[in-house]
Amino acid sequence: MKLSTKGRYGVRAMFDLTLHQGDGPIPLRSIAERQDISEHYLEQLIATLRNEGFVDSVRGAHGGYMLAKKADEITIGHIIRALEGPIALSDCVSDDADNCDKSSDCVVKLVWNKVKDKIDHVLDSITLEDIKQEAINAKQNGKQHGYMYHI
Amino acid sequence: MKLSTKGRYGVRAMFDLTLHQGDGPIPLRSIAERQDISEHYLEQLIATLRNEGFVDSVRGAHGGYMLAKKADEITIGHIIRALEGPIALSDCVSDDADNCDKSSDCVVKLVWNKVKDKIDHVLDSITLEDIKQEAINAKQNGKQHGYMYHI
DNA sequence: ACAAATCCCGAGTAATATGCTATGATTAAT
DNA sequence: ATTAATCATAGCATATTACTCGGGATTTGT
Repeated sequence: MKLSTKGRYGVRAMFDLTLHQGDGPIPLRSIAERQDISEHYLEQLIATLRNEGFVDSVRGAHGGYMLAKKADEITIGHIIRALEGPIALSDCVSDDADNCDKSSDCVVKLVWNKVKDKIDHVLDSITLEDIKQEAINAKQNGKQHGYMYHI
Repeated sequence: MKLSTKGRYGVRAMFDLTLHQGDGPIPLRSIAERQDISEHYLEQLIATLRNEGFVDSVRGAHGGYMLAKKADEITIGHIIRALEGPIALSDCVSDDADNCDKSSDCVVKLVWNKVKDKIDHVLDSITLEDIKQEAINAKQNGKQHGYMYHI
């Protein structure tokens, strides 16, 4: 059970934007360079995040992206679900209609649902602001060596 | 973030074995038929579970598989990790040596680690016995129609 | 002894998903 | 007009998934 690069790059890019909040639109290229991610690929990911309303974009020269909400209103659950789809460990738990013909009263569907809810809760308990604070703390403790932007 | 069939089939097969505890060795074929899983494929999965010490096998005619521990000692976390590998959302959290050259003090590695620990905790809080009890409850409430074996 | 049932093992393979790359259009600042 | 940027879509190499196939080893019943 691993996250694909979509979710991981997405969180990194969003965290990067968090650290540059208030600096106006941040060009994708600069994010891609700092995070060492293919620019074109990141473009596709951030397009999804834009469609989901987590980032705003400004076109044209001096354009770029910025958080569409406050950093404490965006969780890594939001980002991951947007990019990787719902946390449906089993198909029978996914949002769209049941595709398992036996699911009507399947007992263990309840189990997957419970797990899904709990994982969602874990992921939604961590906001971009939390991560930023953690970065600041690490910095104060002299624990970081310039790599704090990376995940 | 979805479980592959390995984890899902594995949990189903182990739950099937749980419901047949005490009936002696259960032939793989019967599990595969009840759960509608390819027999050869399931064979590979259960081999892993055997190597990890979660099931015992009896060879020869009238042979089969059975739980190697009590149902309340086996969690879905055990099963899923055995079949899918560690819950390492990001590579930099996996058990083997760091493969990220920047990871020494990477702040957000802490975040992935926290998430990993919490998901492990969720998965390890559900035992096969728990699922069995849930099935029994559902049955008493008249809520199941013979599909309780399926996940 | 023999046949049937069953687990054990390793290789091969089709389908799907991942992680990009490539190309071009559109928009805006200078 | 030129340049910097986002927007959109298609293509593609690689890896992973989810199996299939073919056999071999072991035990039980007759």
